[in-house]
Amino acid sequence: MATGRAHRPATRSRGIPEATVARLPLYLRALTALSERSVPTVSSEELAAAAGVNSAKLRKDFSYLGSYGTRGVGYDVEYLVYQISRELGLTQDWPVVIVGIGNLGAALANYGGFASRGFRVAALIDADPGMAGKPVAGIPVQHTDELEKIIQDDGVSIGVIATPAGAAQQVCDRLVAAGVTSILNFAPTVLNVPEGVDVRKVDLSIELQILAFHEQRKAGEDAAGDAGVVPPVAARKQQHSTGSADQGPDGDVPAVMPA
Amino acid sequence: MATGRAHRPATRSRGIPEATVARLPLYLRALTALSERSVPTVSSEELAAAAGVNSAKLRKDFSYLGSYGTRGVGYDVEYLVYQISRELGLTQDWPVVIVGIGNLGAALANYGGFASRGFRVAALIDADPGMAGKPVAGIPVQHTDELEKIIQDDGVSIGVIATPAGAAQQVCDRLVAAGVTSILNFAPTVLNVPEGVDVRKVDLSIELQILAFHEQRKAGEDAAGDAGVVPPVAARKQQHSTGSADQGPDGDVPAVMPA
DNA sequence: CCATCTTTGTGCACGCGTTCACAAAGACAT
DNA sequence: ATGTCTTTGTGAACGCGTGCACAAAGATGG
Repeated sequence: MATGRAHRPATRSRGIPEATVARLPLYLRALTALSERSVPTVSSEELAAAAGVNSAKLRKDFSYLGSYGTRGVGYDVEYLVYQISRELGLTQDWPVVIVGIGNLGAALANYGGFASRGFRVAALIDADPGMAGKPVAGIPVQHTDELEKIIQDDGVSIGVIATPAGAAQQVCDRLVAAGVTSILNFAPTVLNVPEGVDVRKVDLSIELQILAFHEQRKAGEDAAGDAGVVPPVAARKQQHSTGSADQGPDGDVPAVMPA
Repeated sequence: MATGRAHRPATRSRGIPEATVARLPLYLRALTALSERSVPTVSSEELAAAAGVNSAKLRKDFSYLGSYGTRGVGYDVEYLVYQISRELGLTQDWPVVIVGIGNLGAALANYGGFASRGFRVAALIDADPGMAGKPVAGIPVQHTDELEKIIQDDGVSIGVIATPAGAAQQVCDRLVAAGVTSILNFAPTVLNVPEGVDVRKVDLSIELQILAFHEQRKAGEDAAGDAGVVPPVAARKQQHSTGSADQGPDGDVPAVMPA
């Protein structure tokens, strides 16, 4: 507390583990809820329970940020909300472009969680000329041709891809070339990006398959593979007709999207 | 091997690492693409590149499944597709219920990736009586009251929650009570479930915040927190008016959903 | 049948993340 | 002011996941 701002005290900025970063939003959410209920302080135990993690883990996570928190009392909610927000970069505004305004893209555009944090939808982009001008979530959809201009004019550094898998890589390349350095990918494809560009993937199909694996296991090992054991070289040929795309196994549809 | 079950060779079922399970769907997708192009075999190197992982990691992953693959040649695509599908439990049908048919729920219902794997949308459920009967993706929406009956009649064990955060826990409890043991949660809430129930979370807000963190770092440490440094105990009070829900920090909206 | 060459399968070491357990720090009561 | 009691912050041990590097396996050619 000494003089205001020993300036970025210990905050060994460099050293925040990735796993910790991934949990900070969780803590922030729990803290915001407490803040709205005007709770002044919380112990690591309470906050950990609210965030669904172990209290030791939470304390260690916070220790990477610095020594906020008072022994015997806990953490000051408001202060911690601020510190985490700052650490996550939420004290500034992040313009975001969403490419691919299908069912999912529209759902994302309507997402209320954008504004509540520092995110702002700078533009909605779709390749379909018929969509151009049509407002979604109060924002007019723009054609893909405008992509580069929008990104440069608004200084967009975060892009969301909600296109079919077949178009994802191409869109990705254009986003990166235009200056985007962080991408949230909803298309079921492995994106190839140059070093320095971060990509995070959200894939419904993968999540379901992981659940199915555990579900099968829970169903018991005894009833091992009895139902529908198809021959190794089964006949599985469908789609691939329209050929709108050239890549993508399960249908070139975005991770979550209509056919 | 003594008693029955000489089947299931070495497949030390128990021992498949979680990290490996999470990658199997990735391999499966790449393999399916190869299969559609009628490629007979692939080397670990090629497949790894297609899946975006390290070849050593891929080989180790496959080693947990057993010794499929021929030295000097590679892996038989069709055979591997089958083996992974079986391991993931995709050779059987998994009826799935989607609860909360808002923008996101509709996008999920329309998702083509469901059927392509062993997943089948058994029912769409929403709490709004006005939605009842209205078809989404060709399936009529049913009211929440039917939830238990549907789950039990169809033997549903996987549920998808796409409701606002305020309703998520309640829906979750009902799903679990009715027999669901795997949940894919799109609502921005920590779900509390009894042991034995798997929960996977998909949260747009968290992903964006993680990207923002890295983005901020890339922007350079020099310009450390200069823009909009708000006072620790800032004034942040809004919403909470309608009180439609009682929980949920950023707006009680599902992970991805309109307000 | 043997030699060579390719590619798998895996033992091993390393690093990250998690958890335990406890000393230090401070609030609070007397 | 002193003692007690609560809760943080962290050193250290452990376990999992990753990547290297290589021996074994088998295909292929002579």
